[in-house]
Amino acid sequence: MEIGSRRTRQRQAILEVVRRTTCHPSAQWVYEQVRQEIPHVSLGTVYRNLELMSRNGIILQVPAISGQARYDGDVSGHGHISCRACDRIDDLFIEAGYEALRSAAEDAGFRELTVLVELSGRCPDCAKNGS
Amino acid sequence: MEIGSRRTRQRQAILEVVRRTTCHPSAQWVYEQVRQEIPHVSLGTVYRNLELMSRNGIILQVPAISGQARYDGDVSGHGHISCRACDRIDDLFIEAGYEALRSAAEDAGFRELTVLVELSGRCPDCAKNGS
DNA sequence: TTATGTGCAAAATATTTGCTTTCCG
DNA sequence: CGGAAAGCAAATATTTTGCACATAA
Repeated sequence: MEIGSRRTRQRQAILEVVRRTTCHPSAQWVYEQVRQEIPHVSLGTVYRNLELMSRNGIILQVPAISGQARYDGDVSGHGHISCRACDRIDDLFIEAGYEALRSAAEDAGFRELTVLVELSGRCPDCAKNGS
Repeated sequence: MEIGSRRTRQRQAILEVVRRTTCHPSAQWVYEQVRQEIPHVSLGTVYRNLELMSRNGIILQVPAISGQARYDGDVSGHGHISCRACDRIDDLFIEAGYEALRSAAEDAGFRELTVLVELSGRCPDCAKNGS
């Protein structure tokens, strides 16, 4: 799939950073990673490319509670679970739940469905110590 | 459940605004609504109270892709289904789906979970005529 | 009375945008 | 060469915070 009309070093590096991690990075985090390889890269370039890639379906912009946009290099349908205490975001694979939702909506006459599932709570670590 | 140690007019108005709507309002939107009743209310007060209420479980802070924090006055698990063609938004009550998701996450060690489900597709009307 | 909460404004964050320069095709 | 993309900085959100004053309990 095409990102834009040109292949630049910056664009390539940004995509690789997003794909290489399993966390759901913010633009700032991606910027810091890319800067290790291309020190003079600008934050604006990172923002512009993340926005472009998510509009083109190369990556996902995922819902988050942190007040920052978060991205995901895995574009296969899945959900997320986030921790209110430490901001960690994990992928969630519960096909049974997705299917129950999807088929109920199809029974109601809806078509071409995309399912977005966002759980939030306290992750195992934060549930233990009452931080 | 208690919000804070005092019941003020502002706090009450903010909570009512969030509970009265079915959309997931941003702080700015809540501020504009509250200002119709209390013109001199400050944005800082709205932010402080929304933050307090969501930490206390009175309302939910829901994950969003907009880069703004979004809230929800309905703390029972629920979802929405929206139509990409006509922008209609319906409530979605599929307890079986929510429970499958919730119990899977609890098995993984997460606690105090809230479940947010957003489906989008083409509603029955728009699926019929290819608008 | 007094500690909590509010208003106001400034500071801190996060994101977007305008404009010039760079460089891919 | 020509236009798309990068760099840089200024402009815009968005959210948080400090402090003086107000007020519920």
